[in-house]
Order: sequence, then structure tokens, then C-alpha cells
Amino acid sequence: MADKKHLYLVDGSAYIFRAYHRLPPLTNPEGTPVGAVYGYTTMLWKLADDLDAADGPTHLAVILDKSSHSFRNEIYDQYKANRPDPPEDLVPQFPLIRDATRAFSLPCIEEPDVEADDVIASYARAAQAQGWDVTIVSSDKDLMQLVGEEAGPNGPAKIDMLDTMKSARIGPEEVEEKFGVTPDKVGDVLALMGDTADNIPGIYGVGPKTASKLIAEHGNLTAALDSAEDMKKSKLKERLLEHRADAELSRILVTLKEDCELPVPLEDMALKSIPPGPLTEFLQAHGFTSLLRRLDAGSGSPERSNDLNPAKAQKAGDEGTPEGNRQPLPDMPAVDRSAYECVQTRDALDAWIAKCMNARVVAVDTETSALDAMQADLVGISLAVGPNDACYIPLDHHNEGGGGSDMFAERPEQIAREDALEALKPMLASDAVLKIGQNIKYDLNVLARYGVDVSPIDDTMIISFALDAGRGEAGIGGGHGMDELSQRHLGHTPLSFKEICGTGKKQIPFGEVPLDRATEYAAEDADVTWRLHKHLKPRLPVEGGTKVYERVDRPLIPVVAMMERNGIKVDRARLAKLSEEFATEMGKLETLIHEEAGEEFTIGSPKQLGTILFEKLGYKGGRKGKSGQFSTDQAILEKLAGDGAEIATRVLEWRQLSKLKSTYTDALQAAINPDTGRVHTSYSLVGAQTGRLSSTDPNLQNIPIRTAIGRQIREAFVADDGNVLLAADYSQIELRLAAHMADVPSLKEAFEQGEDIHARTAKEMYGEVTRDTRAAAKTINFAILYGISRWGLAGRLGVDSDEAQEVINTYFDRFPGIQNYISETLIQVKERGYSETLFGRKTWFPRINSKNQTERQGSERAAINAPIQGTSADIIKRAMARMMPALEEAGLGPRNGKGVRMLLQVHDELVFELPEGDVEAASTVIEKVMAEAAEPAVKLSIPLGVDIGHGKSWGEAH
DNA sequence: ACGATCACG
DNA sequence: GACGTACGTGATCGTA
Repeated sequence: MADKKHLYLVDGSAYIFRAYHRLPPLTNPEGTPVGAVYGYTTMLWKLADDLDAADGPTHLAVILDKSSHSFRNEIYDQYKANRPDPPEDLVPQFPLIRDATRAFSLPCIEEPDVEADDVIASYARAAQAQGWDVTIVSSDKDLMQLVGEEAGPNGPAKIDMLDTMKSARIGPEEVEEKFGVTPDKVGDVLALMGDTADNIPGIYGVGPKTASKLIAEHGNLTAALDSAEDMKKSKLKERLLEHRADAELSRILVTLKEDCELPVPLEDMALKSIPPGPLTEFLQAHGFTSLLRRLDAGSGSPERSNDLNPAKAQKAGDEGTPEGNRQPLPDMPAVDRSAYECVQTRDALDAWIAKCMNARVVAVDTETSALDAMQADLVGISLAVGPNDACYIPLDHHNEGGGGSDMFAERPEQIAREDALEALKPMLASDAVLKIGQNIKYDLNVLARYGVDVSPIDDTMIISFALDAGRGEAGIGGGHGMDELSQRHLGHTPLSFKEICGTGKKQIPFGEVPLDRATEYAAEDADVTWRLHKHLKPRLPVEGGTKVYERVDRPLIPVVAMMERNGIKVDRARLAKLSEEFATEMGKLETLIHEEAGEEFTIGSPKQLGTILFEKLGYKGGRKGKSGQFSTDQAILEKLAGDGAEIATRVLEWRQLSKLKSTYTDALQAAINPDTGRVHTSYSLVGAQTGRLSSTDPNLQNIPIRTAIGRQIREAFVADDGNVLLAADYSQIELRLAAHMADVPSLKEAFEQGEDIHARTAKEMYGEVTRDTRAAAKTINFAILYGISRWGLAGRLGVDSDEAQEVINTYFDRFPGIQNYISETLIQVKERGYSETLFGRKTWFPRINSKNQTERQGSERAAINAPIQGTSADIIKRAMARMMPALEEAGLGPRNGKGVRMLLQVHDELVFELPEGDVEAASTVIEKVMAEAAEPAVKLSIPLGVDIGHGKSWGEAH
């Protein structure tokens, strides 16, 4: 394997376009724009430098487009006809790519009459045929057809792709994830969906989803097209029949020519050490001083570049926040799991603790027996202070079947848990040592249960969220989990939990994993976390993420952790009684429904229900959705009920009860923690792209309140004896923020006067306030927050779309600031790619300029809403971070586990548990902290109203 | 694993 | 001129 050849083929032309859009507009000393060339140069550098890496190149060549004309234009004169001219300041950079490539002494290939893609395909196949591995450095979807493995003369030879912008490998799985079919069928999918960028027609009206579904079902393009004959009458059928020729033409256009001339023999592409002369000259000529410095430091062999030199970016007139600037891979050795240490003695542990104190920055990760931080036992702790400088400290490992207190359990040598924690405590609590975690809230909770405090902290997951919320693009994940971050930023795949512990029935608890394997896995997690921190943290100041991370999100981590540990008491008996009542009532309804249907069926099956209602009983209400299934959702059933269908009413009642029982009354009883007797939710700080929290296991942010029957469930959330629950919620916070952000004088005045805002809107719009006009005004107010469309509003108001348009016009007339806000927000998001809250939280919208209208409009609506929803989230988060210190200052803090405790957050509401006698004093503090939460960072032009109530239960507190 | 449905702000 | 019809979530169920 050591002498296996690995050819890297760089799609130079495509790269420079992307680099241009993602890097700051740098210029060289002569004033020539070179930002894209800089990006290209660092990328080449990095690739060439990976020569010795496990998956690095042994051979490398750059392929460029010779001209904009190719044989495809002969087949189809409209091919790429809609391509706009490249931006003015990019044009002079094209020839520089050639210069850069030559400076590295790398082969640079351009062929007439074919495209770079074809040359790449030809070289890739030629290399594969000789048994070489091939990596195509590009993210062009046409090239994804080539990905895969074929038998070669000495074992399988694989072709994959590397997207250096995203630091992501694209293998068969990624291709399949993107297209829903294997790489060899990608051409068929492309032929159906077409490509607006290349002006490839495809089938009009068929997008990626439909295309991949059709190909997956029928196997290939011809079969998919033939299948149209037998399809039921539909738009799709018509289109497939009508545009068949387009698809067939497209198939030819997307097919790569794999037998181009190969002007440079494969062997001549071997990577050699790079003569420094030409490279130095090139770097000097373009003022790439940071790279020059690295060249010098690296004694002739290029070292990896760490990032864009911020000083340089500034010199070029950049603001220091290059949008979309993905930094190249950090300067670190490859992960080497054999370097990790398993710490089994007190001496070894003490040495590590000293090492951490010395390092000042340490990544910490806990391994536990289960996922639930409130129940899991601590099994081990891993630490990392540098790349590959990591250890695992097993604390409760034992052989299979030897768990618990079994005296026959065989335990490998390890330090007693209590002793190890006692030794670690000072370091974990030391102000002089920053503890980094990936989702460190989990570790905080586990360790807190053992009496261990961890502070100060940093969290790579939260940093990633502050930088890249929403940034995921189709086919490439945008999440903030460790494996994904590692893949994206480090190009490294950590051992997966499954590989170590197995899956399903064969899964074993982490405590039973042999120590050598456990060390590899656990220490690697700490190592990767340390590396991610090294990589991500410096991006915060450069990309404007510091404020929201330092001022809003980081301080919240221990606060939310504490809320989770606090938990909330639920009245089990009351829930059980409700479950029983619901079951009885459901039984009665079931009988009635079956009687009316004339047969027994599963009411909970929308499919069966649809058949009964619309086929057997003959009610009207057509098919819907891709599945070709009848829709039986609430709106449709209510319509049927309105037309006198008794069965629809009964089904609606049954559904309500079924939902309440399974999701709430049954599930909440099961969620009671046996040790604490309370329910502990888990909040995700990165769950919602807008910056809101989300709540899981169980979700306590969607407990019923809107109907009387559902509200009974809230009555089951109760305070401990002698205590009450207090609920404090912001009143109309999003509308208030909209009034402020869009600067609407009449709405602001209404809020200042404490008026009923929907009534005020009704008065402005309709001249009078009645029940109907107020209801309509309320609908319109929400429509505004969510990004309005005339059709959407029409549906909600029960009028036609022309009338809805009238209503919208009137609204914009009366409140002109709103229209401005919407258009200015959209212009900005389209330009920069992200929206921003008043506190600087960014949410990215990678699809805001999509050619697909549905996708684009969806992004537009989300982008209108995100600054408002996100600012509201920022405000309540700030209130949460300040709440306990303020209460403590007022002498109301937790006292022997009592006093005022913050339990829940529901987007605009905070729930507390407190001694009955503290209600009045606590209300004053809580109201003040919440009302002033925006200050001093942001001065709002409207007051923030806070409503407070209390009672024995959450229901009563409202 | 995924869509349909429905609970919340 | 068609597209598909309000923003943000999570849990459960039936079905593939």
C-alpha cells in the first residue's frame, strides 16, 4: 500500500470562481486584484504539502479550460449560452492561475475543444485503469459521475472528490446523499433535472427531487422516460412526454468525454520537492508576504498556510469580515491515535494535571454509561492539550457482564473515581485553565452530579453555531456535531461510537470497551475538540462572531445546564388519571367512528382514514402531496365537519386525545427521573438556526395551552410543597421588535401607550375595531413577521388573493417602515449571504439567491423573520444569563436547594419555582431583568412588556 | 427512515 | 407565466 499512487486532479477554473466569491478582495502591490489567486495558491500549497499524508497526493496536475467553446456547442448551440461574463476584477486573475501553478512547478493542462471536466475524466480513468487512486479537487456536480471504485491491477482503485472550500471529501456516500442515486446514475439524474448554470434544459419543471426519485425507481433515464406512458394523468406525465427530446439531448451534454488526448503522461505528474526560486518570485510579485514568511520558515519546502493574514486583508481595504471565508486546514499533524496515553496510575494522572495547568487550554470530554446527562454514570474522562497530545482516564471500566457491584467483575487497573475527581477538581475549576468542550453542557451536567465544577469554559459547538448557523448547503451537512465539524474543518473522520460500542442489540456500554480501544476513541474526541477550537476560535473576531458568542451564548451554557439539572415536578397521579380519561373517551369515539365507517380500521392511519372518507363514504376533498395520498389534516377534516360530516368531527376529537395521551400524559410519566422525581428536559443551544433554544427528551416547549382539554396537562406541572411556579413572559415581543427595527411610529406609539396592538392595527387599517377586524389584523401582523405572500394571507383570511393583496397594500400604506424593512433586509441578505440580529447574530441563507424559485422564496421569508425571531432569542438569553446573579443580589438566590430556581424557557417565557413568600420580591427582580435585557448593548425605541403570574401549577401561573 | 400530523412560540 | 402558498421547532404514529 505504501507505494500506491494517488493522483490529484485540480479543477482550476472552477476553483477560482468560488475563491473569488468567498475571499476578500485583495490586491497586489500594483493594484491588480489577486484575492482569488491567493485562495488558489494556498489551496495548492496545502495539497502539495500533503505529500506524505495518509491520503495525500503522489501525483498532481491542474486542469484549466482552454476556451469557453467546446464540442458541446456543436451539439447544442445554446450550451452555456446564458453564462454572464465573469466579474471585472476576476478577469485579470485567470492568467495568474497559470503563473501560480507554474510557480509550484506543477503540470498545467489545457486542451482545445473540450472542457476541463472532460480532460479530468480522461485522466481519472487512465489513472484508475493503472490501479491508482484519484482525487478530483472540485465540487462540480458533473464530475460526481466519476466517483466510485473499480478493480485495478493491484486491488481496487477509487475516484473521489475533495471540496477544499468546505474541507469535505466527496465519496460515493456523499454523492448518493446529494443525488439519491449511485454515482453511475448521476448523469441520468442531471439529464432530467437540467442545469440552469450551463443552460442544459432537462425536463422543464423537474428538479433534483423528482429527477432522483424517477431514476432511483426506474434505474436509468430511458426507463424513467418510458414509464411516463403508464403514469396516471399528471403534470409530471405531460412534461415527461413533451420534453423527452430535451432530456435525451441533456444526457449527451452531461456525459463526460473520457477519451481525450493526454498531453502530459501520468508519470510526469509525480510530485517532487518544489524548487523555491520561482515560487518566491511569484509570492513576492503579488505581495503574499505571509506565505513568503512560511516558505522561509519551512526551509525550502512549503509549509501549510494557516489562514488569510488578517493584517493583509485590512491593508487591501477589507473590513476584516470576509464573508464565507473558510480558512484552510490548520497547521497540525495528522491525527495519530497511537500517540494517546491511557492514564491508570495516580502518578500519571498528576503528571497530566500539571501538564494541563501549564498548557492553560485543555479540551475535556467525559465518557458515560448512557446518553441522558441526568442519569448517566461517569465512566472516564479524556483530556487534550495539543494535537495528538491527549489522554484517557478510565474510571469505571469493567469486563462484559461485570458491571455494578459484582464482586467477580474483572476491572482493569484504574484510579478510583472519587480519587481521580478529587485530584482533577482544582484544575477543572481553575480560572487559569480554559476548559474546552464540544457540547460542554453535557459534561458540565455529568460532572456537577459528582460535585465537580468546571469553569471557565469554551464550546466548539457553540462557536461553530455563532460562525456558521444555517450555512449547510444541499448535500453537505451544516450541522455542528463533532464528527461533522471534524470532517468539515480538519478533513478527518474520528472513530464513531458505533465502531467502538456496536449498534442495536449488540451495543455494549462504554464501560465495557477494552481500554486500548476506549483510549483511542475517547482521547481522539478530546484531541479533535482541541484542534477544532484552535481552528474556529480565531475566526470569531475576524468574522464578527465574538459579540454574540461572548455576550450571549457562552454565558448561557452553565445557566441552561443548571436549568436542566433543576428539572420540574410533575404530578404523576394526575397525568395517569388524564391518560385513563383520554383512553376511555377515545374508546367511545372509536366505536362511533367505526359504526359510521361501517367497518373497523386504524383511525391513526391517514392512509386508511383517507380511503374510508374519500372512497368508501364518498366525501369530496381531492388527492394531495407527492405520495398521491389523500390528505386528512385538520383543515380538511374541519371543512368536512362544517359540511355536516359527523365522522370528521369524531376523528378530530379522537386525534386530539390520541396526541395528548401519547405525546404528553403517557410520555411525561415515563420521563420522570427516578432519582430526582422530576422531569429534566435537554435544551439545544444550536437547534434553531435563528438562535432560539430547542427542547428535547422530553420537549417541554410544546406543552398544550391553546385548548381547555390540553391545558389540563399544564395543571400537572406543579411546584414542590410550600413553593409556587411563576411564569414571566414577554408580551408581543416579536411585534415590538418589528416596530422598532422597521421604525414604525404608529406601532411604536401604540406599544408606548400600552394599547392592544392588534386592535390598533385594526383601527389603522379598517377604521373600526370589531371582533372580525381585530382578528384579521392579528393574522396580518403575524403574516408580516413570517414574510408575507398574497396567497398565504388569502388562505388565512378566507379571501381571494386580489383582496389579500389589497390588504397588504393597505398595511404597507399605513405602516410604510415595514415595507422598507422587508426590502432592505432582503437586499442585504442577498448581498452578504446572512441576516443579522440587533446583537450581531448571523444566520446564513445559502439558498437566498437560488434559481429555484420555491427554494429562494422560502429562504426570503425565513430571512425576513430571522432578525426578528433571532433578536427576541438574544434578548431572553441575556435575561437568562443575568437572572440568577440579580436574584442573588436581592437575597433571593437558591438557599439549601430552595430559594428561586429557574426551570424552563419557552422562547418568550421563563418559568421559576420559588417559596410562596418570595413571589412579590422575585417578581420585581424578574420583571426588571427581562425588561432591561437588551441594554446596554442595544437601546430599543419601544418598551419590553413582561406579564407575570404564579400558582401551584404551570396552568395556574398563566 | 420518512412523511403526515399536530403540539408550542 | 409556473412554481406553491407564513417563520421557527420536536414527538409520535403508521408505513415502506
